[in-house]
Amino acid sequence: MNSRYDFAAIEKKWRAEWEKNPINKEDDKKPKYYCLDMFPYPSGKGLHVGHWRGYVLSDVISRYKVLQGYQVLHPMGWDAFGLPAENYAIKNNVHPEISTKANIENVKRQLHEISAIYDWSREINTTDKSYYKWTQWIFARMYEKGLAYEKEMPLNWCPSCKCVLANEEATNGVCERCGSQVTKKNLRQWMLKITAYAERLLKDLDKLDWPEKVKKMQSDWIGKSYGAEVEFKVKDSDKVITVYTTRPDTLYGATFMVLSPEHKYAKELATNENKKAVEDYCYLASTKSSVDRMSDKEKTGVFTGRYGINPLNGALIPIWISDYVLADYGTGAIMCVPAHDDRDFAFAKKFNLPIVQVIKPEGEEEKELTEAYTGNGIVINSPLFNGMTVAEAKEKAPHILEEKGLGKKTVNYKLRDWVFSRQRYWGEPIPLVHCPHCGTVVVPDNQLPVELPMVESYQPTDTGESPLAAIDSWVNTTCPKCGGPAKRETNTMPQWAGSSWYFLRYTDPHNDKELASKEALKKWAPVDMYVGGVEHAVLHLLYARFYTKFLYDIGVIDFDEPFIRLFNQGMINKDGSKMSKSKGNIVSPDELVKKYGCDSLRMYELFVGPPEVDSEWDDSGIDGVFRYLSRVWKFVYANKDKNLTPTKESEFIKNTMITQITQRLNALSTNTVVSGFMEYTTKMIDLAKEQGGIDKSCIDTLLILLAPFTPHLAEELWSQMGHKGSVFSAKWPEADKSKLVVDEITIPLQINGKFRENIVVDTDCDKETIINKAKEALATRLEGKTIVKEIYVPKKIVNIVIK
RNA sequence: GCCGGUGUGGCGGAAUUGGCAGACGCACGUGACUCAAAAUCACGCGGAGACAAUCCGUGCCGGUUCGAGUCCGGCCACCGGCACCA
Repeated sequence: MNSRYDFAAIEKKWRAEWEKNPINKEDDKKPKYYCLDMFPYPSGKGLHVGHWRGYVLSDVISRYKVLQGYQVLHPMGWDAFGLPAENYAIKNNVHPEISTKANIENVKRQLHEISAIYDWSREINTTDKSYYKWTQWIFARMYEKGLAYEKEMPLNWCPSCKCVLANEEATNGVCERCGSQVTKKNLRQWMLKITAYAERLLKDLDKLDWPEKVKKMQSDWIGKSYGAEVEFKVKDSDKVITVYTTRPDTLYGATFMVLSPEHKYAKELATNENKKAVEDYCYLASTKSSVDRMSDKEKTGVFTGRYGINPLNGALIPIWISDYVLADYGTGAIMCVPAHDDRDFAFAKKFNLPIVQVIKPEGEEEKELTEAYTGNGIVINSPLFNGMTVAEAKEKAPHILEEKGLGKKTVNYKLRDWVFSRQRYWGEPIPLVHCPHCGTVVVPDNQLPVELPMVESYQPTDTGESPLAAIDSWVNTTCPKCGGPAKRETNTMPQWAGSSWYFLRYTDPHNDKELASKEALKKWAPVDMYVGGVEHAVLHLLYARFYTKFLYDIGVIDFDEPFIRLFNQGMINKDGSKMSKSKGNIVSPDELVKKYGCDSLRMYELFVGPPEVDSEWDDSGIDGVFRYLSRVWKFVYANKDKNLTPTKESEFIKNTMITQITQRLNALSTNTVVSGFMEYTTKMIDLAKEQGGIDKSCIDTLLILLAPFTPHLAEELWSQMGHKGSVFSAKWPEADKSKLVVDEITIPLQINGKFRENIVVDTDCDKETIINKAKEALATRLEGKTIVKEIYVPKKIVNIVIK
């Protein structure tokens, strides 16, 4: 090694050394820290500099924690089931198991370039039999507890993936995976009762140190609302229609009712002369795709010929059918108050239905409405609620209804149960058997895993049947209960199944008796810091929370939230847009590592912008970081043997550097950490020039602080400084506050709030002296003016107000 | 439509509780070294101005304050989430 910064040689040397002597050893005397990346899907496309960002950040955090004296769990693995592998397999006639294996090798090689302190002995792969055995085991427990059930209903169907989708995968009516428009298909599918956990999933968000944005997305998705169920009798019928409303305060304003086309009474209720029209309408609605149904803002509907009775005033109100009412929310039927709801207003206008105003804005006269009034105000035209504010009436109405036996207070959630089965090959088989005698039978634990058969053809079908259904030798089995002939469940699990609990498996990845031992879980879990993209806000993160709560309830784990802290790193864009192969704007880390070294790229990834914000990639920006590291190298090389005694100046620089870097790193403001390094290093270089050298402790401190960011450089220079062990066996420095005290401070002077000049004063100087000094300094500017006010903010600023 | 976020030089971005706007870096310019170039080092780098004093300047308009990028009110633009959930 010489005075040139030969990153290639340094990085090769230390990578080999760390391989032999890992810097992060388990040591139960130390407190634990579990720092986790969202594990990747092993795509054939490999990694770009955007992927590096999160991995570098989590590695910096992990190494920082090592230096702070923690034993750190920082694992890596593969979320390897899923459609891309399967589609690739179909297209290229390569079995997904083979292409997945090849992709993993490639991505793993790329990950090694980051030099993260992953513990590869804990590597997991969701497609390993020894792993998905436990994915199936969890499903079996859910089935036993009644949380997994089969149901036939209209489901989101992706015609391109030939597969059903969960609600979370079909937002905006578009397939989350491929972007195709989702249609509805009536199918019998396996569901998980995530709605049973709606309240806890909502409430426990409070416990989490997560970005507010993600918590908000989850709570909106769960969508809790408070309201009432109200019963409406039907004239000339014994039927009672229950509606759900969040506005019981407007009950007197209900002038019609609407049932969804799928409502159980929709067709029955129609009078003879309306029957045909109602049936036609319901049929038409059933053929519409969810996209059409959502995007059709123009209201449609049909009258049943029947009337409901308003329970409070006995008014007869017509009952209509319309597809703007959703069958699977609330009761599938609503009371309509056109005066105070936009949708009801539009419907009333279109079909010429009466509008009765029951709320008026406070202090205004009642006047004809040209649009629905949805704001606050005073209740009118409502004998039981007149004069109340909206809030009061909302609160009291449900109680009044309850007393009269007309309804009850209730809550509703937007969250729906999770459609859990998929009609594809490359996923975990659902461990159930259908027996003609015993019905559905769960596969006993000692027969798990139910292995995915190795077959050559697994084309998806249009029928809603899994390709596994065509494999007779696999489908036909014996019933675990009665031993008679039976058939296997042929659907597989969604990709989210394996990722909903993988963070538990890392604690004890080779256990074949349990998904992880109690001791291992106790030692490491839950995850202290979870780093990944925001795109999983209502998918993976919601599912993982649900699984965790379930496993907590059945006593497998003793915590009920998986990720204490979540950090969403921003995307890295190139030329203003997300990197993608089709746009041809992918920046590969491989050449950058070759040209500048791993350390430079690591540091630049963190310097490019605030880590939580999307940033634009600029290739030439990395030059600045590389120059900086070369400067560090030269500086340390030039001064390592001088060994001066510490001076007041050097102590001040060193201790402010420790304070600043630590503070910024704790705030995960990595871009300002890097700028801080540059600033303080320059100060040291200048001081060294001035003093003819610098003391060893300054350099040592700089190297320890740099170590999480540029581990190879720090490690090499650390050994050049004459230290025996690794820089990571050093301790993260603490600032000596007594060295931060200065004798003199610079005070900016303002006149009328405008900066004029600086003065330097003794730190303990009092107000009067400072004001006088300020006036002296500003004498020519103050000449002939009247001083109105003198402001001195201690150690901050002086402002003289003049006229 | 509803909800959230963000607007600061040519660019990425700094700026504790309101207290010197533009740290740090990129790009650019000038100089030193060199036969020359690269690398490196030094200096400059928001706009206007006789490139002096000074004035203007953090999306726009207004307010509070001795003092506003920061707080308040009203807009505008862009990005993200949800979208007939009664």
